[in-house]
Amino acid sequence: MSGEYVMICVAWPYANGPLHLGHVAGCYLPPDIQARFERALGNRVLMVSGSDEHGTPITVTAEQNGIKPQEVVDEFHAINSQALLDLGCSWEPNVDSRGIEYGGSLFNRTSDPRHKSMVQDNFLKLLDAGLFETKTMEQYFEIHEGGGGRFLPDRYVEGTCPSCSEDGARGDQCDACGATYEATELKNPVSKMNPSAPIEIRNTDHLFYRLDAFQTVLEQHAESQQGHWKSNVRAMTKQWLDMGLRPRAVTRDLSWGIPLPMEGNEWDGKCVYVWFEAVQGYSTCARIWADEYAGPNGHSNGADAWKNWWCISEDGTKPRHLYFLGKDNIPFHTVIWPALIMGLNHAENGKTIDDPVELPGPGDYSLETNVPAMEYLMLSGGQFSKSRKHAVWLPSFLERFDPDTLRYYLGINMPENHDTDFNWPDFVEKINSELIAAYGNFVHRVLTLGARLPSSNTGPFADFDERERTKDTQKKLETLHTSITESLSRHRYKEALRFAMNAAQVGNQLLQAATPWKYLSEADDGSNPHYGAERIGALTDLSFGWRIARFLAITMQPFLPFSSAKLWSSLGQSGDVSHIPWNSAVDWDVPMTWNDAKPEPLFKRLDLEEILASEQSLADTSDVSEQPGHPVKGGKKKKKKPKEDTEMTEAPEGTTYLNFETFMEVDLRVGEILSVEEHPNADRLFVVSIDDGSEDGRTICAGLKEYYSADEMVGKSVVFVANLKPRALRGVSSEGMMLAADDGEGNVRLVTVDGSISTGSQVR
RNA sequence: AACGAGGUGGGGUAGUCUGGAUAUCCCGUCGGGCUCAUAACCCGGAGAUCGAUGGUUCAAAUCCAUCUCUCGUUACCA
Repeated sequence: MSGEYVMICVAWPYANGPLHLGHVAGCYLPPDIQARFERALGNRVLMVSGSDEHGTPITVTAEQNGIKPQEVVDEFHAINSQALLDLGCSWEPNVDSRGIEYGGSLFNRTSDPRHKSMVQDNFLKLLDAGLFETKTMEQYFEIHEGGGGRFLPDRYVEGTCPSCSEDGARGDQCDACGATYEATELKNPVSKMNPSAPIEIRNTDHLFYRLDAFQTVLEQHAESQQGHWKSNVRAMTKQWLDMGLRPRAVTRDLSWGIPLPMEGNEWDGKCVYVWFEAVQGYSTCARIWADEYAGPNGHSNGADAWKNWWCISEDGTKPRHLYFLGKDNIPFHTVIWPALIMGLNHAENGKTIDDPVELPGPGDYSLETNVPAMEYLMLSGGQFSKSRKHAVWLPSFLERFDPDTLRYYLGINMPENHDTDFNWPDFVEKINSELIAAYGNFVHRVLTLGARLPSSNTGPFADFDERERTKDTQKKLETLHTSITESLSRHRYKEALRFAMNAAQVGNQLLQAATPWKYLSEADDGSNPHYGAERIGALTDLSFGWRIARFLAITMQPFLPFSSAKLWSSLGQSGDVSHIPWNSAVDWDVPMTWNDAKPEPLFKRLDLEEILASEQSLADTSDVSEQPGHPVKGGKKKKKKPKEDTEMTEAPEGTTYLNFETFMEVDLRVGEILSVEEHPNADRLFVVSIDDGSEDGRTICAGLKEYYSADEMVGKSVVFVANLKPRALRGVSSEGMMLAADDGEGNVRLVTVDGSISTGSQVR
């Protein structure tokens, strides 16, 4: 298997914000572990990814901040690529340190002009092969002064619902009554971003990729992958294929993206749809890498070097393609991207839409070998969320912590089969009682014990290098080595790391049984006639500890590159541990070396209290504790008291006084709760009937289910807002709002009236 | 509510697709040992009717049905 071409494709992070730990666990750490492992095996690895820099959300961020989209993506591309390097992800050097023939890596970006022109070329190839069809759609158009304007995506349009006549309905769905409709049915539509601009429906032509033409061949492909795809990948792909594939739009009315390479006014202002463009980054990035690095560095195939990693060879050998991504991205990589790859093969083989599509053959671009997609990493039981500021950001994490601690924690807790949880108590415990107590401590024992032995030129251990005595331990390590290798080959990272940790345990057991320390502190007092032999035995075991430590340095390297390098040098080994062949870990004939420098612990213990006190800014766990009814396994460790929101603390300074008249516009009245019903169509709502002094009474929908039972509420005299504009909530009209106190920590109590007073009385 | 994913000792987790004998491993806990090592290490124990019920089978954590709870997305939270 040595020398195999392995293409590692990493999902392209969206350059609209910094990466957080969820991203790292889901798609950035696993491919790096894999790449490091494959290199150690001697394979030729090309790893590609980069910033996904186009699309409307980036335009919106730019507009909000009054800057250009390019400035937004420049900023986050810089931040994210640096953060990944700081995490030890091997995006540099770009040329494999074993030599250019072994590949390299490139973290590129979709705003690269070379990417743009390659995407446009591919676009034209598919177009010429008849793999696109044109459809005319009706879409809203925002007219600007001076004649220009722009098309608006549905979610940037709002207006009056055609079904219930409520205002504030969204482009294709009404929040009030739940109706869905064509955006063009919306009444009084306005642009959300620019409400004053006139808006009209215009026809717009778009191109659609004929995904349907690939249905059969994709089913074949999926069938052939059943054996090694993970269950989440199988399920997700099956769902798509079972629904039946339909043509999918590849163009958009979009200002920030790759323009269509087509003549004619009707195509002005249109861009390639992001999904179509960004996935092609996997191949364009390989070609750009070859242009920029393989050619100039003398690769035997020059600028065509990328074909080694992308094309099936004449004898039918396929390069191994591994795609690393989160679960939300699965269909793009098992359905859409393969369909595009096969479409390009089809077009380049001179075929058209009229010819049947076939699976790739010699000379064609290869399809994915495996898609080890991850589930999600949660944060203290809740999902990472940029908008709710519920996240631990990678850059700020790395400012405070050793990257290897994160790599260990996420490695041992990787969301391989289901969602897992990040929380500080668990993080601290795993680092202190596993990484440090087992691995760090074992290594430190060996090194400090060694440092106390008399050292010759060859170090303290070489004289006690007697292989026969440690045969059993060697066997155990060899078994572990096989297990680690197998697990990594099957993308079972948690398991692999666990096996590696077992090696440290074996080491600790060996030391415990050998008790070499006895022969350091106690001199031979003559009472034990076997003292000499026992001493040699114990020190022989101890010296084998050096070999175990070396085994650990090599096998931990894919997971924990920084500490492995440190350990490597502490052992007196020369060179870079990441260049050491994988199997050298169980080569018991390597001459023992030594480093005379005082041994230093590999990791520093973490203190939970200290972290919790200072990490509020990194993870505001209070967000979650405020959401009763959302407990999650493993997510309910004790949390710090919720901190005041920054915005809240600043509020007093920014207080503006309210005019009395303005206050009096709010008509507050007393009402008595007559009955409380379950809302027929909403989980969290009560439908409350109130005697407001009028004959008919009124109905109010209230989200109090979490705080009150229906019985508790009936009969209470409450204060409500009487002149709030009525609004339908999930189909039931709500005529006002009851006042309730909310302490922000999950307690909500209704405002009631002291003593009795007639319903309908005004409150002021 | 719709769709998707799950429920395995105190916490986490493997095994489930492809049924098989005492249900894996890590942490915690209890008892003992060690004292070189970062409150670290080693040995041993306790602790699970594998969410519930029913079914298929010689045999069910595993397959089927129903139920239940949870998580996610969307809805909603006046």
